[in-house]
Amino acid sequence: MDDQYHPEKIEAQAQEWWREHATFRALDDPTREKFYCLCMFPYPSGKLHMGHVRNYTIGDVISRFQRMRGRNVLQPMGWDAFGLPAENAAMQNGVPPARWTRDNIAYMRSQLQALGFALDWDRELATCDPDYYRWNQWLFLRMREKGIAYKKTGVVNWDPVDQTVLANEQVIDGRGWRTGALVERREIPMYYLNITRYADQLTDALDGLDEWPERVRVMQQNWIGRSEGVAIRFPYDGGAVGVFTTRADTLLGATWVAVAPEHPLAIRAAQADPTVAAFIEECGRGGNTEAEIATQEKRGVPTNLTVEHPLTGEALPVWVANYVLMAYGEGAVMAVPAHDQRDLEFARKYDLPIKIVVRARDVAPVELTALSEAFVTKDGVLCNSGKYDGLGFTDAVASIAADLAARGLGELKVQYRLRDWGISRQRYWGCPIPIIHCDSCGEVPVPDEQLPVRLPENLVPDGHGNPLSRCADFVNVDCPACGAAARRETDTMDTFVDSSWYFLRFASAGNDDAMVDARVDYWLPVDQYIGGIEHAILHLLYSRFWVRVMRDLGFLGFDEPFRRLLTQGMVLNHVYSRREGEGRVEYFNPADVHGTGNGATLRADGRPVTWEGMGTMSKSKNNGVDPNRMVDEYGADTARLFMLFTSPPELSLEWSDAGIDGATRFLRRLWRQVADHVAAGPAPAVNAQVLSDPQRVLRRHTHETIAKVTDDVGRRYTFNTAIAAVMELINHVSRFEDSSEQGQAVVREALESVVLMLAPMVPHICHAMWRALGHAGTVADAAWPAVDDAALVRDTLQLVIQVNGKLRGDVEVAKDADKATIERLALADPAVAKHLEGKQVARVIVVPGRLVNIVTGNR
RNA sequence: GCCUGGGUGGCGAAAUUGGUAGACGCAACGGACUUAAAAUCCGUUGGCCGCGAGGCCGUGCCGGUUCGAUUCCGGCCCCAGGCACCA
Repeated sequence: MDDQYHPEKIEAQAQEWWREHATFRALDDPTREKFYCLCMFPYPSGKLHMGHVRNYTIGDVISRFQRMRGRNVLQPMGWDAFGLPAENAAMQNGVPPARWTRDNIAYMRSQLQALGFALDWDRELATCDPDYYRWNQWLFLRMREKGIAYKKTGVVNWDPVDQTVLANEQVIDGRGWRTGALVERREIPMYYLNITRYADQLTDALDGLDEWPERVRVMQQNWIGRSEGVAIRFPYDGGAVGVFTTRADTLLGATWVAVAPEHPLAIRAAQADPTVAAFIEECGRGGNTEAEIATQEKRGVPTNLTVEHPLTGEALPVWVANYVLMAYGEGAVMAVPAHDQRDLEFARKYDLPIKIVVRARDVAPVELTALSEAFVTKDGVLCNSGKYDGLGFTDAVASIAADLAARGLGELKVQYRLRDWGISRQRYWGCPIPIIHCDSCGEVPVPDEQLPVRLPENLVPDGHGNPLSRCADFVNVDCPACGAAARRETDTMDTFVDSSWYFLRFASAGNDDAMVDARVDYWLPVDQYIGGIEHAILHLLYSRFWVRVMRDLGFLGFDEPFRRLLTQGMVLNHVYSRREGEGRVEYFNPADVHGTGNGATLRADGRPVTWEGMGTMSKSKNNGVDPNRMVDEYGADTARLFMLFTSPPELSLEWSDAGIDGATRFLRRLWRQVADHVAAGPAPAVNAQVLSDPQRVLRRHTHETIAKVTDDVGRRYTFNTAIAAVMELINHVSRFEDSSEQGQAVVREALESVVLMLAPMVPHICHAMWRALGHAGTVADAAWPAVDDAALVRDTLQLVIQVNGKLRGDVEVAKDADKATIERLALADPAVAKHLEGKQVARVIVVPGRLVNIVTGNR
């Protein structure tokens, strides 16, 4: 064993050993207990960044730990390879997205391999491979047969200059990112997946996901947004406006009805009234996201239309309002200004009537003039509501709903915030939707035997529309039904489709005859899924939905894809940009910027850049930090150790490499200790019966550390505290001087335990040290160390003494001392006695094993 | 705007079930070794007061519950993630 630590040498050797022995190839062996550990696969954006290193290091620690615990571990890797950045890169460099993507995959694969992750590369997949996406197409057709996939219109961002559909990310302040043109909302036909059919299941099953973070379950629950209320229809000549409300008790306080700009009544009103038409057109410009709609100024215009109040028959005016979403419910709301803050503000702004119909119990109704805030509580009683006066919320809703039902104008209803999943994208670099449009047969599915519909890989997008629609070889096709000339669908699928089931395919790798096979029954569900918190809702919800659909189609025998979930915190870095005219933004990597924060300048031209604060490392914000420099300078083990040690996995992390020296210093120190110990010759086995006190103390530290690290790595996933505990143990070992046989024996036990405990985190150095300590094979195959409970025994405990909650002393007591003894010892402590002078002891609180608190006072 | 997290020394953090705030590191400072540097080793290190013993203050801000609050409750501020076409 070298007495110096040379990471580049031992890392190459360890990786070579694992490759030669195919150590991490997962065998489908149903006789063994399996563990499927999966990290969210990366988008091949070019280079790894620190967020990837963090994610895959965490997954690797868990995989290697479970392996040492005896599980048959599968840890695969793949590429989320379709998507927008490849098209942007193509426009910039004139390279087809396919080539750019595959080059990136090759480079990033080599980066992952250099980090020594225990991956089964035999099962690698990329979603842009026809062997993969053919099954997207195949399942889409099965969903279409069941009505789960269907067609309706949806709204997109339209850039009128480039004549193209923009992603939300490409709309900056309501303008196209390349053209600066004001973006328009456009309605076009799209395919949808009927996820709302599963809304109740998806929300109910969250309770069973008890190994998911609470916050993710809450977020999903709020996203699905189940609410119980009443569907109410406000009739007008020739129809009725449907609204949904959770506050049917306030129905008698409704003073107008507001509809979304896209609502049929709004369009009807616009035909007669140019003011309404102008307002609708204005609402149709600019950004389309919920955030933009929710933060814009609430505005509206009156129409000359009225609807009838369903109970009183009173005529209520219809307004068109920019805050009503066509996508939620039926695109209309009843306005009750006295009991809804937003409606109240709208009423004040446009001088609309306000009617109080709920008052606090035992209090007279508030005067209108005194109504500064809407009275929104459900804990009141009705007033000004005729026969309903005096009823509480629950009775009022039941009674009003019954009366509405009797008139055919409403009924109790469960409403979800969740909307169906639109999967059509008017983009080239994605999975083609397998549909053919025929003038005589209409919409015809591509026959299964013609799958996959291959995406041509040689096109280069130019920002004007979808290049697929200009590709005659792709578009022109014979109708499978009648044989006449027909056109292929040129929309591709949302990339979330690709990522909704890739975890199944790893378990069916290489099967060209079926999407999934029996191996899925063995490996799935995923035992541990690890990925960024940014996927808490969409990706995880879509995957849960997809698995349920495949289950109902008879292809899977389980409900939930991911048993245990770890949501890693984001790795953040500064974001610097320049606005280049309206809408256009360029981002600069912090490495190319001089200074930090406000006042930073671009190195290249010395001109100022705008600091946008901290943001997630990403391609789109150009603020990633490439791990290569760190790996080249310090080695993979140091990079991994630093990443794990610097913070617990769920916390977000503002990137800084301060502290990397501590990680590498620790590994050097550990290496030297092992080398010194090995050089001193063989040590005998520990004989617990003959140990001296210091030997017994070191051995107790060793086993306390094993217990702590096993819990931290196996249950808590707090790798930072596990590493700290190992560092403490190493500090004890280095202070321990005892060259006797048993002295060397307890040191050897400590060092071997440390090597085993660190093996999942810094696998290369541990592989080398394990072999130097005289073991054959690789430490990756060794068993995780066991705690010897006998070594943990202590005879005495240290208790802290407080007086009135302030620390005043401590006392050592026998581990089984009773309360009276502890109390007597505590009161006898001189430092404590000083603080009790002239005071009376009112209470003494003894917390076993922890502290004594003496409370003084009168009596 | 809405949903979800987070805020503790100069910095990353720890305190696992309401029980010693700052473990373990980084940085800094002092010392040893060295011709020197690097590397390594030893020590100090939340703030204020004190020669010292020791005392007081301190976990974003304001308030509350408790013998005891970083931890629980109410209100607020800031940062981050998500808001359905970035992935």
